[in-house]
Amino acid sequence: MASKTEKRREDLRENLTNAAEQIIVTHGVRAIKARDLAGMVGCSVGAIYNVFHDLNELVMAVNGRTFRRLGATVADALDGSEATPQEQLIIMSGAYLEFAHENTLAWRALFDLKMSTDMAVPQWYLRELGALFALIGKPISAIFPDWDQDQIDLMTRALFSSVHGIVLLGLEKRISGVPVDQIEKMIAAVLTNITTQ
Amino acid sequence: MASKTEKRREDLRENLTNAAEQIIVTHGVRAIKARDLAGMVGCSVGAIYNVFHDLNELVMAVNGRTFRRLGATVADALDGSEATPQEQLIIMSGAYLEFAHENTLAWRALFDLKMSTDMAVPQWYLRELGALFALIGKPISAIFPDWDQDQIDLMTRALFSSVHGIVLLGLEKRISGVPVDQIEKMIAAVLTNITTQ
DNA sequence: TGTACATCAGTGAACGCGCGTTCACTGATGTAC
DNA sequence: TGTACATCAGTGAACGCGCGTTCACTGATGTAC
Repeated sequence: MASKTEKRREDLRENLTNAAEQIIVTHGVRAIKARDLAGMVGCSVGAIYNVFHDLNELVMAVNGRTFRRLGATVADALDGSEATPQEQLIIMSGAYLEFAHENTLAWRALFDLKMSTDMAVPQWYLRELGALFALIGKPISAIFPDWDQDQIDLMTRALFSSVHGIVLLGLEKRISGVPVDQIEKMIAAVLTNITTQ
Repeated sequence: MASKTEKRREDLRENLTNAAEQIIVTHGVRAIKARDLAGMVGCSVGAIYNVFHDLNELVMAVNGRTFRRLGATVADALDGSEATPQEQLIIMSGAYLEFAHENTLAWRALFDLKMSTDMAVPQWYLRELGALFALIGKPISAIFPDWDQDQIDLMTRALFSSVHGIVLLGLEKRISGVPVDQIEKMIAAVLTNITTQ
């Protein structure tokens, strides 16, 4: 029957997810509090548990959005461009860096320990990650046409991890604090050197 | 005057640091609890605060040890070997990977968010990191003799971050769960390609 | 060396706080007739 | 359409727990004479 009640539920879910996203974006995942959320959307604390099993599920809803935005950003960066495979990798990495830079806290939430320590990563998480890897894998197999799938997979992970590592430590102001354009240079240098046979 | 009292204090510091290290190694930083520590070393909870300002300071003491062990491991790996600069980088990375693999939780504690979010990273931390970078910088300047210091510094950070990223995601079982020898291959592939002009 | 006093390490119960989650209750929405 | 009843969303005070840190107290160690 959906209607009214059902709609209210969905609106609440939506509002809570928006509120949670806003908190994550501005203050990080750790700043998510039931009472704040309730205050923000104008519902009671208990109501949250009517539409989400617990706060972690709510955080995961936000992470899902973030992941989709990230995937879209990286995919869009390539769109329509006639770049060489090498250039494609650099473009995607640039998009990744930019996304991480513009959405640092939301991006960090994706890799937050609580999620990755407590329990199994949900299916859609891995699927989303797989989609990202597939995007990277294409130019790689163009660059190394005689490699088999295993080699390509390995290199895909390696490149993703490398870029991720550079972005991660680069954006960690307290430890290194490298300006973004320098991070970009590092990535380009690493990728160019790796992919130039 | 030092003597007796002073010695007791130092013993307690030592014992507490050992206990904390043991907890971190087996259960991770987040598992550090004042009551557990007191139980382990056979002192009262309050006594901890007599020799450490707070638990964070104690964790930092353990992190200091870990950092020194890590530095020594990486330095030792090179010791006496007549490897080419390229090989040296791969050897150091291998040592880094092995250390991270054998001491995953202690190694993770080094990069734990609480430390890096709450406040400034202490001086010795940066000094220790600088020493590690210096170790990496040497073979790099041998490989790229015509580069200036800035370029070398940049590449040093880039390589360290890359390797760190590969190790990080590789060891994150819940996300990727790559066998260690595969991680090693990734690192070697990346480094070889980067450093082969 | 012995005694009196002062210091400060050591104690652990209690404070205080944060916060996720529950639960008995209420009132609006939906259903049956 | 109107009435009676059932359901379940919504409420928010209270529960419960974990845990870092404190603090009034005690007793051992060190000092002065």
